[in-house]
Amino acid sequence: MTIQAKRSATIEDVARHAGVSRAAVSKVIRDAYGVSDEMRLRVHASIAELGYRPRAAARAMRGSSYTLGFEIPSIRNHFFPKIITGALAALAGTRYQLIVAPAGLDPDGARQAVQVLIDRQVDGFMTISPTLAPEWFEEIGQRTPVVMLGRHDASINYDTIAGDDIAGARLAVGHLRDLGHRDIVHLTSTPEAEANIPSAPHIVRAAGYERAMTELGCGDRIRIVHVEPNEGASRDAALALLSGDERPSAIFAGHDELALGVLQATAELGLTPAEVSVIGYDDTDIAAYPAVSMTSINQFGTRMGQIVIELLLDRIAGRTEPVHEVIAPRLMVRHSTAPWSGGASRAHTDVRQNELSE
Amino acid sequence: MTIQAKRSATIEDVARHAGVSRAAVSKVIRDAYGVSDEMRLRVHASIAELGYRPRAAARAMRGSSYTLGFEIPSIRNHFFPKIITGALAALAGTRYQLIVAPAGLDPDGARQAVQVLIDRQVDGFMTISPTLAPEWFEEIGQRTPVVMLGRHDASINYDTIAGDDIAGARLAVGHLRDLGHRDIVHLTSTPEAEANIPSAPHIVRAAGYERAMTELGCGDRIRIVHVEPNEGASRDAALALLSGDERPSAIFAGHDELALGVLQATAELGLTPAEVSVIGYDDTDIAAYPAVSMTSINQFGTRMGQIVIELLLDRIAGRTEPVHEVIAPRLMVRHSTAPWSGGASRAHTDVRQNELSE
DNA sequence: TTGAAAGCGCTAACAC
DNA sequence: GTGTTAGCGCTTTCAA
Repeated sequence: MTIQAKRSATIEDVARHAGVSRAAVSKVIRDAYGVSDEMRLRVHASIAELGYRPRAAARAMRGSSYTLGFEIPSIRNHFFPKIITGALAALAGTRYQLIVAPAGLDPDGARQAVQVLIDRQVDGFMTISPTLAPEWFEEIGQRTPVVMLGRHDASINYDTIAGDDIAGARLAVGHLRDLGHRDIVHLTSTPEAEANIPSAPHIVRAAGYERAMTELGCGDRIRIVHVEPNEGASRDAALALLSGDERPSAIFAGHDELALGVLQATAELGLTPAEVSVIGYDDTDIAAYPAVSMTSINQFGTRMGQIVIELLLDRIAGRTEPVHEVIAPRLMVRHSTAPWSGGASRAHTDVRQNELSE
Repeated sequence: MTIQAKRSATIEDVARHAGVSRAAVSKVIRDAYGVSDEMRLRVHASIAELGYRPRAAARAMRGSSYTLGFEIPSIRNHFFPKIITGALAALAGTRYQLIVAPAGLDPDGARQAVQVLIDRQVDGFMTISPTLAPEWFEEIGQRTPVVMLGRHDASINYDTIAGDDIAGARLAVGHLRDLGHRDIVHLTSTPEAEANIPSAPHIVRAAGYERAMTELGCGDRIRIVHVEPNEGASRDAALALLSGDERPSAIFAGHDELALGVLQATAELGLTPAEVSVIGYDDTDIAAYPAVSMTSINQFGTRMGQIVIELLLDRIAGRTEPVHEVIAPRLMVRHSTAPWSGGASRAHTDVRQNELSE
């Protein structure tokens, strides 16, 4: 007999140790009906002593994996952690665990991440996938509880929860109008526009922008610019926009990352906030940070995360009628309060930033 | 026979459809040795036609789950997404998938998140857990490949990869000394200090700070302040520090989030960067953002993520000798370039920020 | 090169 | 209230 790392305990080991059957142990750990207090105690003692942990894989083969999944695109978007935080809070005290599947870098990353979760037999999952076809989720939803975040799908086999993007766009445009602006450009995300999903958040926001512009008497100034959803592309687009002939006096960006790109462009061009107003969407922590202090639309991601879990657990418990939650957004007005001015006089060596993709 | 959602295909279905045995299908999908081209083709055709996906749970029961896990504490720390990005890039093209287990909110969250991964039978995992005992990982490492990030453990059964925190602290202190500072306070994280793991990154950074201070002739000014690792606590501590009797002229924070709290305090107190210098650690995107433009230490998280995957796959392939990687950090000097000054004249309505924990 | 059969750890249905 | 047993969908010997 060779020395080997001891195999970790199975339900069989626990049963033997406690002098009961496997079924009994199974019942105890799921606190199912029909176990005497005495047996519960004995079994729990053995579990503790052996350090037994049920394997999720084995459980998944017979019933539930007690795992919920969350597919997120672009791990670097600061809005998603808010949702995860809310979800984790809602999950505390339940027997369910959360795993996150971040979409990989290739174009089909989101779909693959969803597949990862399905292949792992999660008991249900939430997804943020603005570009994937609703039909696919309708099919998946027949077998697995699904909650779609952000989109306003008229779904049947899955739930949705989204911010009211029409209202949000209206808040943004209204705020800029109040400030006296008329030439308000809307910056939005290219991939979403190309995916042709009318219920996707950025599409709805863009529609809301158009409607608000019209209602507020600027129907003739409607101008939507599409950019790849990253700060660099947004900066470039803003640079072109703001140094062009028809310079807008305000820019409403589809999300904060885009807005930050715009702010960067205004900084580079030496434009003051009085000359061009910028407003973002999502109210990420970077927007709220004092030195940035950017006006944005709060989508209440933490609350969203909590509701998502409730919806998912409901579905797991048997609900089949779809629920479509909509959360009212809120305008967060900010203004820069930096007490010191331009850094010309700062005592710093002038080392260039490196070029790595950090 | 009632109508029901069609069960998704199993290996059995594929085998029947292709007219071969289950074993044959299994070999094909793992491209194992000993299948004819003709059979491979037939099986692949059936797989495509039936839309077959192997269940990770069933595979996990017999062999590997083809899943790697990543445990991260505090999903809101902007440094971790960098690592994940690197890991995802390294994983592209392999048969492995990544799942992330975010530590829940309770005190024991990190341990639980690690357990989540083990219970799911990942083929290996990486972890960022500055406060958990090395002994625990030594035990786990005997059965599951583990890579620890950030810590400088002299481990035997798991690998480590960390930034050179001594060098990083030296860069930070050296930079501040070059700027002429002597009263340099170091802000560090309380839980890590309490956990009593000498190899934890913040502990090493603090040691590096002490050593650098001594070497640079400020041994008499060493001052370390412990704070809870969040922006609010850091702001409060900085407020106390900077309005106290012995106001330091520079603060070196253990990570960017703490540094941001300090910057907030300086802003509130109306202290200019010439009066108090602040330096962070991790070089998160918020530090690099123009309006913030905070000097920080780059740990090259993306590259770390790539190396971590390599180490993990190596271990899965059979390596047993431990590897301890150390990455040289880099000082990123920045200075604020905001072209406009204090916001007093800005045309904005004065709406208060709300109090929600968003 | 291919297939038959055992079994991974668990739960659920049923018998006692 | 408790135990027995039949699988879940795979991979892995081992024979053919």
